[in-house]
Formats: sequence, structure tokens, C-alpha cells
Amino acid sequence: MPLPQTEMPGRLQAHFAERGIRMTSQRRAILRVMETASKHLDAAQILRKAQRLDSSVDRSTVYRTLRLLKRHGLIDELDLMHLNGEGHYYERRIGSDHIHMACLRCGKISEFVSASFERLKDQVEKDCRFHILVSRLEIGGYCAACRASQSQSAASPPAPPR
Amino acid sequence: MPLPQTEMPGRLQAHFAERGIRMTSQRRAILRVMETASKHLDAAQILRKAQRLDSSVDRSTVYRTLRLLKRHGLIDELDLMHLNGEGHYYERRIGSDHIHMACLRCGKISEFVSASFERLKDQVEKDCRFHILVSRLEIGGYCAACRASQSQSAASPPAPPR
DNA sequence: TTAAGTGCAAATATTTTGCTGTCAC
DNA sequence: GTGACAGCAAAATATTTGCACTTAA
Repeated sequence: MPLPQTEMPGRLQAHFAERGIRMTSQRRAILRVMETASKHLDAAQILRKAQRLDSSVDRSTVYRTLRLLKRHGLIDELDLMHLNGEGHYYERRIGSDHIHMACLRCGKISEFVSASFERLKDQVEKDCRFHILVSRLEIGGYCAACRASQSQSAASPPAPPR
Repeated sequence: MPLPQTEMPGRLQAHFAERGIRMTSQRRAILRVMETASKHLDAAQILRKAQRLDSSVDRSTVYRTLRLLKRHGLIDELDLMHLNGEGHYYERRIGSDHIHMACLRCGKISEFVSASFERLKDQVEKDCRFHILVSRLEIGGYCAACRASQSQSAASPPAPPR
């Protein structure tokens, strides 16, 4: 009886095993961090969290493992509009792609799943005869809350747009 | 008699004048580079080209000017799937957004304008009540040519997908 | 005149690499 | 046993900043 496709704990580790990729204590820690992360961690955060599980985890191992996960299409790399610095954020790839929206005023990141997005990608594949492996749609602007407060008051100091 | 809206040389400089932004010889050089660029320059390339027009242009001025242009929505910042290194690419914002597709095998960048993309953004604005200022859709995968050659021969050594 | 802009050098931030030793299989 | 993986330190890459001087408006 097949297990459900999404959110299964240990899915990343299972992937490694299936593909014959060697498992180490350090990788186990990093994979667990990625599996249990609620959202959008950058390399430094992943390092810190992984070190709590295995204090020997080194920064370079984090980068090497992230590269491995990326190459295998198991995680996605995001910019989130570079709201803080020039680094990248990572998230597990689960199910269908979603759009990331970053509020340039309050910094909130929201996500949006849209059938139109899937259709758009299908159109690209067909019209451009391009085989899509990764796709990233990131949007910057003002979220509903900030639009409201912005139009009413110039009182609360907005975070400067980058 | 009004000049055409697109591709008008000096358009960026005109923008600066309209908005009362101070013009300097260095900025003039950088703006000219952005205006005449065929495509997708990174900061180092912009620096080199600008220095040919005004040898005094410094790297920091390039970064400062790019930030200014970004803030004013006159250029877009791209990753192009980080095919070479972690830097960014810049292009003038002209007319409607386009999708960037990066071939992970041959490195070719292609572009695609799609009405569906515009509709998708409209949907996001409405459904999420989010006011979009910038959007970036980048796709990585295999272009038509590489799909063809890849399925037939393992002869030509593919550029490794990072 | 003077606020804004600049070059220069140094700092910061992020990611990668070389090397040598270790460990999973 | 051995090839893949690890830590460590140092390098490479990309971008930003502090400061004193210059310049556009």
C-alpha cells in the first residue's frame, strides 16, 4: 500500500536511499531540518538548526548538501526579492509550484497556488519546446494590509523598499 | 510632436531629469550602457562598459546607480538561474514583462512574452489583494536544441547542470 | 552654497575550494 | 578496502560602507 506523496516525514532521506546516495550523520541532520522547516530558511539558519542536531555539521557541508538537494530537484532556491541581504532561501519541493509574494513594506512573504501558473508553464513547454525542470515566480509589491495602512496614514514608518 | 515610447535613446536620462535626480558624467555613462545593452549584463560587465565611456567610473558608483535604477523601477534584476556564479544580471524595463528561460545544458537564455503571464499577475493582484511592483518568472530546463541532441547522442559533453 | 554624488580602500556577506583525515557501504 | 564525504581554514566572489574630496544645480 503506497504511502501518501506529500508531507511524509523522512521523504528526503528516503529519496537519498532510493538513489543510492550515501547517508551520513551530518546529512541526516540537514535533511531533517529541511523536512521539518516551516518555511524559507537561509544557509546560515540551516547551519544553526542542523548543528543543534549534530554539532559537528560544518558550513561547507551545508552548502554541499544544499547543492546536492538542488541538483536532485528536492529543494527550491529562492531570493524572496532580497528583502534582507543577497543570500538565498531554501524550501522543500512539495507538490505543485507556488508563487512567492514579498511585501516590500512589511517584509511578509505569502504564497499562492494557481492553476493559471500551471497552465502558463504548460504553454511555455509547448510554445517554446522547452523542458521545464525548475521555475520560480517571485513578486514584490505591497500586501493587502500595507496597502490599507499606507493609503490612510503616513504615520507608521514604512520599512524602506530595499 | 511626441517621440515614440519605446527604445527611445536617452529615455533613462529623461526619467532622471523628470524626477529631479542629479545627473553626473558617471551616471550618464552607466545609463547609456543600460540603454544600449542588447541584453543581461552583470555588474562587472556594466562597470567595464561604463569605464570605456568615462574611465573614472568606479565599481561602487555602478552598484549605487543600479540600486537607484531598481528603486525607480527602471531596471529589473535577474538571476538567470545562476548559470555562472551567484551574481545578478540587469536589464532595462521596457514594456511588458517577459519570462526568462535558461537552458541548464547549453546556457542559452531565451525570453517569452505571454498574455497568460499578464493574466496570472492580474489574478494575483485581485485574489491576493496584492499590489505588484516587480515580478520575476525564471525557468530552468532544457531548450529545444538540447532536448533534441540529448535524446540522440551522449556524444557531445553537456555542460553539467551546475 | 551645499546637499548629493564620487573614488578609494577597506569591510561585509555569501559561497566555494584544497587538503587531509574519516566513515559508510 | 575504498571512494565518497567530512571539517577546517583559506580563497573566491559579490556587494556595501566610511570617509574625505568634488560637483551639479
